[in-house]
Amino acid sequence: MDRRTILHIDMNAFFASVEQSANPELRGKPIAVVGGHGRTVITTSSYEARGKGVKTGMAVWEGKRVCPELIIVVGDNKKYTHTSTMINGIFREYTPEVESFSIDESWLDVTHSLSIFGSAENIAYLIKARIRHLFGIRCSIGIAPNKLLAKLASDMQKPDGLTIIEPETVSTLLENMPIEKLCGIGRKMQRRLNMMSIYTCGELGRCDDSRLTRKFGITGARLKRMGQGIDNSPVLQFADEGDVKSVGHSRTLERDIDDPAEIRRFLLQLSEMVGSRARRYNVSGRTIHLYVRYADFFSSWGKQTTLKNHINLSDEIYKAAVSILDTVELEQPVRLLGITLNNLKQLEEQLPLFEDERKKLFATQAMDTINDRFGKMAVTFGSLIPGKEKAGSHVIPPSWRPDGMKNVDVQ
DNA sequence: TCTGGGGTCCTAGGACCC
DNA sequence: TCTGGGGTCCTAGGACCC
Repeated sequence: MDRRTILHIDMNAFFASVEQSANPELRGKPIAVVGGHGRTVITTSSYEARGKGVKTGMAVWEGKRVCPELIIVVGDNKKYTHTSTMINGIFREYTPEVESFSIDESWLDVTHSLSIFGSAENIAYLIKARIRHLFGIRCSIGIAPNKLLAKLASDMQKPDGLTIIEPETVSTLLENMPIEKLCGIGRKMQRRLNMMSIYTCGELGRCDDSRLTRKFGITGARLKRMGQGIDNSPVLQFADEGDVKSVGHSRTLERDIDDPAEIRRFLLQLSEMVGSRARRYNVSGRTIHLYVRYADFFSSWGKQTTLKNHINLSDEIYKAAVSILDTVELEQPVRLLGITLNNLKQLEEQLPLFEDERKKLFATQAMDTINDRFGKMAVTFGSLIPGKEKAGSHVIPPSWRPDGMKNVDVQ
């Protein structure tokens, strides 16, 4: 493979930065963005807050304890997706080869742009300046020969960093780099490798092939390459990405419930969220997965069922979810419920054969259209009305993309 | 008023068919 | 009738990422 030049761009404290940019009152202050109502945690915090010990994942009260002057802001996904879309538009002025890893991280393959813009470093400075100027957002950029190393590099200096890993310096840099710095090696993998006396990328890269494959199977070979800083995966533009593989929603309830009627009402709501999104993607699925977390938080189970036919209508999803629920005896009140549709197939437009099915389809489409225009759950099944719970996600799924059909649930 | 929500990929074991 | 192997589909669960 030819030598490539890849940028990884990581927006610093993205949600918090967008909020501070939109509201001057918040600038320079410790703020935390939360997902909204109910039992929630801090999604992002500003660097002012991080300095005081506020961390992502903390409960709100916990954040307030370590930083009493912390300002809580309820997130507004529309602002974030809009900003991200514009920023990714800027990226594409420097190369068409842009891959969004998440709403605030992208890779750019600038190999073929270097002759136009001079150098990758130059591109990085231009992007930094424009994003800072237009949106008041700082970013950390890593430049390296591949995605793995570019991501590692962008992580090395935060906030507002620019780190370059030259191909010649890779082995020196990795020699003493802790393995857990690599994207893909999490807590469990770190512990397992540590047990084998592997602590640094250097050690991982030199480790015996057979020893790694014996322990990790196919992953073993990949781990070794990661330790050596090798990664041939291409920067995938949106159009080259594969189809979605699952559509799911889950929700922590505002309080634990054990009333079967209430649980079912919530399942219907989740079914509608999953179904409407599946229909918007124009996919349907054969496998329905139900997930339940109990009140104690630690115990949970998931169960799935595979049907003969592909479905995407809310009430059919609901029926399948309930049929799963009916096979189990709940052991505790329920804290969280989730439904995921799997085993998807892309649909081509096709009208059902029978009159009553056609009517149902048209009714569903009318409902989806109204909901798209006036906000989720404006129109929904009758049995949802008594429920106090509001639907609609306040969190941006990682499958969100600045363009294309994966742009979901932003209201 | 402790601890969110959306995904992908991989493995292991059982059922079933050829 | 007995024995074995390979492939596919399904379920359950875990690790990892943002």
